[in-house]
Amino acid sequence: MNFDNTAPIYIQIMNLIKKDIILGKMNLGEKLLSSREYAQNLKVNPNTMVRVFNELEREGVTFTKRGVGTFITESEEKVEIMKKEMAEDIVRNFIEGMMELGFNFNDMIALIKSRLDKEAVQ
Amino acid sequence: MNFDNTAPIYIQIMNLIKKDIILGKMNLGEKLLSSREYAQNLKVNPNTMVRVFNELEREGVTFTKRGVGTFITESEEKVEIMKKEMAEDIVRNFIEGMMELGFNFNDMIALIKSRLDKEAVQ
Amino acid sequence: MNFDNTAPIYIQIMNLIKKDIILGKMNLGEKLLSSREYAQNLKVNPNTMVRVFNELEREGVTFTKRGVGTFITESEEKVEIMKKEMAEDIVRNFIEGMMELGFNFNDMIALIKSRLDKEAVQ
Amino acid sequence: MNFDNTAPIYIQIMNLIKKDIILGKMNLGEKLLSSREYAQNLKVNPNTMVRVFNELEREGVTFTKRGVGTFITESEEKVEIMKKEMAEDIVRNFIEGMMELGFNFNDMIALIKSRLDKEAVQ
DNA sequence: GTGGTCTAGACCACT
DNA sequence: GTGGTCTAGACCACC
Repeated sequence: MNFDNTAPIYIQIMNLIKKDIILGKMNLGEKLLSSREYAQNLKVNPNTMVRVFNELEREGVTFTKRGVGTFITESEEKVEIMKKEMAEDIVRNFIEGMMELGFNFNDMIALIKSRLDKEAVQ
Repeated sequence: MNFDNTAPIYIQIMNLIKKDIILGKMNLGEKLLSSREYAQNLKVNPNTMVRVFNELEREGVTFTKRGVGTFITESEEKVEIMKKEMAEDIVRNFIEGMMELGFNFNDMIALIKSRLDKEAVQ
Repeated sequence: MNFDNTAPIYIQIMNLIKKDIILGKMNLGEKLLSSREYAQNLKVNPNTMVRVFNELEREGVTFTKRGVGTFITESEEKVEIMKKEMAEDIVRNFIEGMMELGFNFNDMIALIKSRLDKEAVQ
Repeated sequence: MNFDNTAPIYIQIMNLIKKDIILGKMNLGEKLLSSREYAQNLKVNPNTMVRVFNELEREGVTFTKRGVGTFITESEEKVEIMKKEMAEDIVRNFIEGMMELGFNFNDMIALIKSRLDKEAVQ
């Protein structure tokens, strides 16, 4: 696991887990690894994982059975909403940023396309 | 002026100024307000504005005439590059984020379009 | 049965049983279900029920006949004391909390009344 | 400062601060002591205070000016809501608990009155 | 100076 | 074994 420097590690790990859920790599109601196991795997301090678990639960992404473990929400709706919100955030930031630079819809499409093409070649 | 909590204030102000230059609200070679004036207008700590000016100069966006003031670069090319770099940053972040959520090119376009339509209505 | 996260599950179950006794839903001297049966019914870890039984016995609410089972105390006085203690706890917490928020006796009565009225309507 | 054992220290400190605001001991918009100063005064680890500040901000009770300090909300409405919510919590718990023990409105009033009289004497 | 994050290690209650 | 809390001490970015 490599963490970039900009965002706090606990946020990056939260996003990792959320994306795994969204992409179906983890199933609804499934038990997560224990915080200690995650900490070992990701080479991170156990307290950092505790924080990740707390925040995920606060967001309704997971829930805790005390003394048993932490589980992914069983609500498919919640996952859908989560995906939608994460996408909307990204889209809003993108549009806002581009419009502030004076780009219009067609410019945006063109830039995305050219960037994707470039990546495809590599 | 209100600043959000996600990015450092000095970065947000830098972007403000850069966007004004890119959009032609400020002209090449034009003199900027003094950092103190900016600090007053934006209700920001003077040291924060000093940092803004330093960083802008380091990036080549502005230059200083000692005892006279700080001026916007006179290089049109520099402004073009700046615009391109800012756009590329935004585009890269967008694509990366959307792909991690499992969206493809067509999804991206659709989401941008629907968001722009929604804003147009309002 | 769902348990909230604020209090330990074993405490919540203890209170359940105590209230059943106080309200006469369970009779003095009556035999309780076995801890295993309780555990199944409440979907709770068997060890948790063992703890419930231990604590109840420690408090004198129940007693055990070895090889036979666990029984509710036969002392009516014990039940009365129990009820009184539980009520006093609740009353003390209430008064303490309300006074710390700056409410006086009349405020307390008014708030209780308004809350009861609201529930009665629903 | 003495902390009882039941609730986490950070919660107890949060409530301390909230009550000071509600009772007008601290004014709207006022700067709080720094987390380090609080930590010294309350003989608590600085990280514990950081957590207190985080949670208070999350609840909207305070806000942070980065690099400057933490301030009490300027919204009188927020304080009113906070007081109301804290009171409602206490009242709800009280009523629920008493009704589960089989007490009615008049019982509740009588018990509160007798308890207050007892305290007044002491 | 301010708050925010992270590591390290300990202790605890609950299951 | 599980998560939750707390202490201790360090480092960092920001103002």
